[in-house]
Amino acid sequence: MDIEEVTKAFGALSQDTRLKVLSLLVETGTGGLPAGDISLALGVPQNTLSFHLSHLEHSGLINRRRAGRFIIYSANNEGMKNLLRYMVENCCDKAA
Amino acid sequence: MDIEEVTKAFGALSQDTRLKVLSLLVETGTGGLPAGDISLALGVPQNTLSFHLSHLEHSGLINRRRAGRFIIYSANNEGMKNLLRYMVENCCDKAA
DNA sequence: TCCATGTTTCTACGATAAATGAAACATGAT
DNA sequence: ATCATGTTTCATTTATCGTAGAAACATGGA
Repeated sequence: MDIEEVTKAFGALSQDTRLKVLSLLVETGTGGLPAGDISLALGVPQNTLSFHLSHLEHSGLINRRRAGRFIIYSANNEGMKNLLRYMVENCCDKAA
Repeated sequence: MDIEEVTKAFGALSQDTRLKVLSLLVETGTGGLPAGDISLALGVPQNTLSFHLSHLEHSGLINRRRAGRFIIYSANNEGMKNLLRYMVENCCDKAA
């Protein structure tokens, strides 16, 4: 994970709505949730939410798949593990 | 760590210069570095750097102490551990 | 006291991000 | 083909962030 990807991922997490989306998706698990349900759950308009979902996806923190008319979003565990790995390696005192 | 502190911390990490500052300070260890040395090491003007240092400090990721004319910055391990803890608890599939 | 050094604050401006109404697109049902 | 539903894209406005010159502040030494 290079520094550009890392800053992008942190940028994705640095906003209230997006952090809530991610928490919700992590909580929900592999099954994921359609955009509409997330919108409803968080009280964020669909178009606003769409913007944030796109942001999270481009940062590699969530995945999307289509199921009929619905687009299902779910947490991307790989992406988050990569970020955690970076933090442990670069942002923590190795001696501590 | 509440959601506001968390977004603030991620915001602090979501910028190239600040991430580099933190990496440098982590690498340097408890001894820390004066602002001028960081400025020199990263090639960032002192006033610009001062802005970012302030940002990092308010986010609880670094500490400052004065030593004579110098102001010494160092990584705040506690702050980073708190952030890591939050991530593991809220951003990772507990089942995985 | 006066000066040099290290650092921050003030100020201003260009760049980037957030929010949302309106329009468009995609899919499935009739 | 037509329509309803779920979702995104476009376009616009407003807010926030990043940068750096200039000025100010703090400390230590002569």
